[in-house]
Amino acid sequence: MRKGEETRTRILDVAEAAVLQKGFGGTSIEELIAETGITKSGFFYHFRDKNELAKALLNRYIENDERIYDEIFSRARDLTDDPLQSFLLGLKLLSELLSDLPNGHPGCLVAGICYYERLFDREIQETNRNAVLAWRRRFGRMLRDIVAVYPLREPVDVDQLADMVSSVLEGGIVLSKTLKEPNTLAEQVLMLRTFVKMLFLPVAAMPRG
Amino acid sequence: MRKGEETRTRILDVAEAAVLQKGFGGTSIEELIAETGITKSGFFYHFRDKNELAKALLNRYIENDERIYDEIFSRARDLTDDPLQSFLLGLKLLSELLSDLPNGHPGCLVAGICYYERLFDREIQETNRNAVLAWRRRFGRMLRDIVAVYPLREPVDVDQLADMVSSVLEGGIVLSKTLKEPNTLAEQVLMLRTFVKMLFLPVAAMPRG
DNA sequence: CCCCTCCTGTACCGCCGGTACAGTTTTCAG
DNA sequence: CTGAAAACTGTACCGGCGGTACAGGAGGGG
Repeated sequence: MRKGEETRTRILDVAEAAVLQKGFGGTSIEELIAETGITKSGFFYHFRDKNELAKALLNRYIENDERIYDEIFSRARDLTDDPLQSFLLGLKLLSELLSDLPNGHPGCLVAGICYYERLFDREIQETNRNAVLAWRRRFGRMLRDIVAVYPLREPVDVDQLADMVSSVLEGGIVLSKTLKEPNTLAEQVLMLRTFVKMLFLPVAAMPRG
Repeated sequence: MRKGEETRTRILDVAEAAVLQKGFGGTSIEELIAETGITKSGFFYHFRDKNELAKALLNRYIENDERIYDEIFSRARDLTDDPLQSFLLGLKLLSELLSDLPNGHPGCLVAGICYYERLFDREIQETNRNAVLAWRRRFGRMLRDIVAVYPLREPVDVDQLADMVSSVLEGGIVLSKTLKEPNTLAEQVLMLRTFVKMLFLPVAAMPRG
């Protein structure tokens, strides 16, 4: 019972790394069992088929993702009561966390799966959709707290702004991976931070050019 | 000679649609030849292997992509001499083009390939990298034209800002695809437009909240 | 008429996802 | 300590797929 969970976790660990490097279609079950040191029968004892592996992988990834955001933004809230400052601080902490990743961000499973949509069943696509909607709610909540205190200097939709956080993260990951420049992702997050700052704070006085 | 090119193009058309829906690993050569109405031998006459298909597909995609940006932003430049206004107009035109896509954006091959990196050889990864660098140069050039005329209201790196265009596009595609909300991508482009506008234009006077 | 391009047909290989199922070891609750 | 359930292993097999090899044919241009 306990051992089963451990093996399952090991399979998921190996699979996650492989999938983020090669995609689902490029990851064979045979290589997973070779690296895990398990037999094929053992694999199919834990997962009925590849689709169920994907399901488990995605759910675990999303949970972990949510946990990380919870930690970062709750740390930020601990450090200041102001909703804008804590959001900006959260983005700063996030960018630091991202730039500390030794080999750059390994890739986002949600994005990976959306580029394979037809390979998976509706349940997985629905899970994926809900993950993105959860991001929208999360950042939307924080932004609404800000809007309640600070005036918006341009008329923007709060949900769309919340989506922009996800956009920049997902897009930054793509750029970082493609360019093989780990820093790009962190820089993009800071750029987004500048946008949020400008949207809510008066601009520093500047000489007219 | 002529006929060969036509068949090749037909294969690439079918392949592109399939790859954007299912990813490379999820697209079989057999299904491509079935839909193209060609035999396996015929396929391998045109492409030595799947990797070469990917190469041709990516090159064609990038060329087309460049052409579209050329058209949009040259149209924008035709309509106004001001570099900022023409950039903002270009983003507007881009968002309109994106929201006019009947089934939403089909997906970006560059992003698709970056999520499969290990499956392809270095040449493809280099091509992909160069495509992203070309985006950086393209948008960077336009932004530098703006900076030459308008003061930047926040200290941001121009190349990082140029990358933000790519980030928001790539991220917006991921969100749009995952959420199955075609509009999200266009909205994200407009949100980016707002950011650029704020960076260069004085904010409209607002009552202090 | 002949050659070259552009294919078709056939046969084959090895890998992979998946199935089936019988048998064995490990674990833990009672 | 024991027995049943959990957690596997081993073996054999299937069909699809990527890829190879190679022979041959249609059709157009010089």
